[in-house]
Amino acid sequence: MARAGLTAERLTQAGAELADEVGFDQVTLSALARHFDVKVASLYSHVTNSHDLKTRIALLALQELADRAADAVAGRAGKDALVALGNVYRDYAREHPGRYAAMHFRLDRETAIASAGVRHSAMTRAILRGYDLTEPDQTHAVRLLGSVFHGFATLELEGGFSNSSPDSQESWTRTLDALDALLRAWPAPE
Amino acid sequence: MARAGLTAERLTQAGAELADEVGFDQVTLSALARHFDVKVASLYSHVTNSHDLKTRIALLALQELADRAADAVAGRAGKDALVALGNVYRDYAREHPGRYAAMHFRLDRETAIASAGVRHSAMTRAILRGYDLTEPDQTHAVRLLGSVFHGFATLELEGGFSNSSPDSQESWTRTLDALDALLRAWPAPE
DNA sequence: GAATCTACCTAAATGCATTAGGCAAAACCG
DNA sequence: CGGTTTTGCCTAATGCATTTAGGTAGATTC
Repeated sequence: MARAGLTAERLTQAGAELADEVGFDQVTLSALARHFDVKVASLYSHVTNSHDLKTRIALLALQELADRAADAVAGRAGKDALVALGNVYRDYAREHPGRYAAMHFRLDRETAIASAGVRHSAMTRAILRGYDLTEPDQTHAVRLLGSVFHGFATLELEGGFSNSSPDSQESWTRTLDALDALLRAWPAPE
Repeated sequence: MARAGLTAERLTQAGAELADEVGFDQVTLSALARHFDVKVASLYSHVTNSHDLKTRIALLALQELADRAADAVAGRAGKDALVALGNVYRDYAREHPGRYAAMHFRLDRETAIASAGVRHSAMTRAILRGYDLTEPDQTHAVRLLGSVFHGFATLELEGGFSNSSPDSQESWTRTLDALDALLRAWPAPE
């Protein structure tokens, strides 16, 4: 019989697309086998198990998003960089909800350290160079920005903002304005 | 044979506890049946299916957290209220990670509208009375606060803040300081 | 062209979700 | 209290996802 030409990479890619279509939780080896018109057991030659597949999708998403973020912040500074980075996160979540969810798949410690995840915090820290923050405050600000970006993207995807009147795009713009103002006037501890 | 005395409420309660122990995703009818030393099929007399059970756990969590939040903001205003509300969210996520995750289980429209979820945004809006925001800006601020609270709680649970040096408690305190400062000097649109 | 490798296969065990149909404990009711 | 109804829990069976063991044929190598 003809071979399907599977590789871990093709499975990961197809898994990522499937995640965007039906949700990360619904990504199953069975569904993937159907997609490639192959028996499920055959997939085990390429990935060790379902957890491994999900890990690979998570790593793919982390890297894709880190690449986009790096592109976005290159040559920008201050609010310009802040807005660019924020938009990259939000847009990625909306274009690729499955991959975005995959990024928050629990990775074991060493995998996480070797992942593109570390580039994300580095880039957030980088845009803070355009603001005047002391070292420890930079860390707090990195965490705050991460919280806002992730929180907004998640709640927006969940439809939490879809009912009430001002559309979420406007809230997003104003949120970025607010964050810029906040970083320019970062308060001292009380 | 003796009866186990199951009810939808007991199943929901036990499901919530199980969620906190092993994660919301791992809450299964099978596990619950084992817990009550009963056959799985028996549970279908009390909940219509697995989705129904998860919905009930989500509603329980939404209500518990709304009750706590209402307690916390009662008799407080301004930053005092902001800090109290933020802490309720964060503490609930840390004490009850499974229930916290359950709250973000996708509810169908009518269920969501009838849920305690609406009380949450109402309370967030309430604490903004201590700040001087115009009507549309209140909505933006509600969404920003929701994003920060949810984002911070989620990232902290995921362990995103656990590696680097300043502990997350300090970042949380500074985040609340920053939000208070931001709300007191909310920027006009650009 | 023979030998090796490996991509994909069949078969089978396990676990969760769900439905259909049965029995006996509880609850109701005269 | 005795009979009837209700219903809580059961057994049995099906479907689907995961995973492992072991086989076969197509691709690769010499």
